Amino acid sequence: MTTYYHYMASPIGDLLLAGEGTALALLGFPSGSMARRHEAGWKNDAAPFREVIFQLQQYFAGERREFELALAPEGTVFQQQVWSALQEIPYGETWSYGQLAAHIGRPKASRAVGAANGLNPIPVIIPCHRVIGANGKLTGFGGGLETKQRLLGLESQELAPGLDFA
Amino acid sequence: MTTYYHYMASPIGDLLLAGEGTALALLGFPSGSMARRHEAGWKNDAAPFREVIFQLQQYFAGERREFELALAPEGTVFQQQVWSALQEIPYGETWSYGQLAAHIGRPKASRAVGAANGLNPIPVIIPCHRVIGANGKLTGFGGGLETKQRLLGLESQELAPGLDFA
DNA sequence: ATGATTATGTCCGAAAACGGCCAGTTTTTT
DNA sequence: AAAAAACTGGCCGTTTTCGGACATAATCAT
Repeated sequence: MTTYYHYMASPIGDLLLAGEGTALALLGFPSGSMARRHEAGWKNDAAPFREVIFQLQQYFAGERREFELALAPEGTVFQQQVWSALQEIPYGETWSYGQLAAHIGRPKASRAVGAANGLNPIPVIIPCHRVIGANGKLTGFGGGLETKQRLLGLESQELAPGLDFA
Repeated sequence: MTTYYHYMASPIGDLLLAGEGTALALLGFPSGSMARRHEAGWKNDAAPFREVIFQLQQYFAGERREFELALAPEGTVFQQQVWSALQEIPYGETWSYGQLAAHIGRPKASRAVGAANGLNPIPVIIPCHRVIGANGKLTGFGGGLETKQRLLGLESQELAPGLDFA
């Protein structure tokens, strides 16, 4: 059960990809408060992530709105429910933590949803950035609030494949 | 990783044997206060325990003083130390919990040793019955004190392969 | 408007409880 | 008087419990 990893460049900084097969288990930001790095025993190999890299490129270029990838995030049942629900938020939309909680049948679990959200192992692809406070504030993101802002900005561009990213 | 089990008859009552390969992980008493039974998903098969059964027969017949078997008891580091030390107590001898504690380099951990002793997953073969109170009292045994007494009685017979067991 | 209250799931650390002990007193028993 | 039981405090690893912290939010009292 070897784990493979690969660091890819992206408009929001380097990204760490990792997983056991071709199913992606982790997408991390190597720097920042929630920094994730590859661990001892993992093997550096980009091959398993060929499709992941490609679809991310499309996404950042504004040419892809939905991912079609095999994902293998690890977490508790509740967390899986939350992460699964996250993927139902349409591109460009934002939900509140409470809405997401209601969506999984636990209208009062908004706080727990927030915690689970913060542990999302595959940000961007599992769009935890589309969840904001009920009052409209961003309130948090593993890769930094500015990154969250940029992702939402990207998705707000009606169609334009623009080269807006610096 | 299927677990195999087998119930064998013995002079001290039925015994439950269990393990994943040929390495024994559990020897339990099906009845009594600390009763152990096979669990759902385990497969009934005596084959893996051929040697275990044979050596136990010899032991109960008074014809074996030391076991030569592959054991795989599961526990914490401390518990492993205790169970490992137990196997250094010679046939027929008894140590106090304090002595055992001192033997693993923790002279004051006699009480913790007692707890670990009580969790020994492979009694008889890992001779926890050879540990008694500093005052000579038996103080406890998963299979019942009377069983502990009988085991010590068996081991006290100088040589005689006698048929003392009823 | 502002603040306290409560509900929610998971993780983490601290604290306490719990034994198959033991040695050193005190009480009870013969 | 001597031996056996009963109490006491300290010891130690494991397990259980409890409280707080979180990427919140709706409600009710000020």
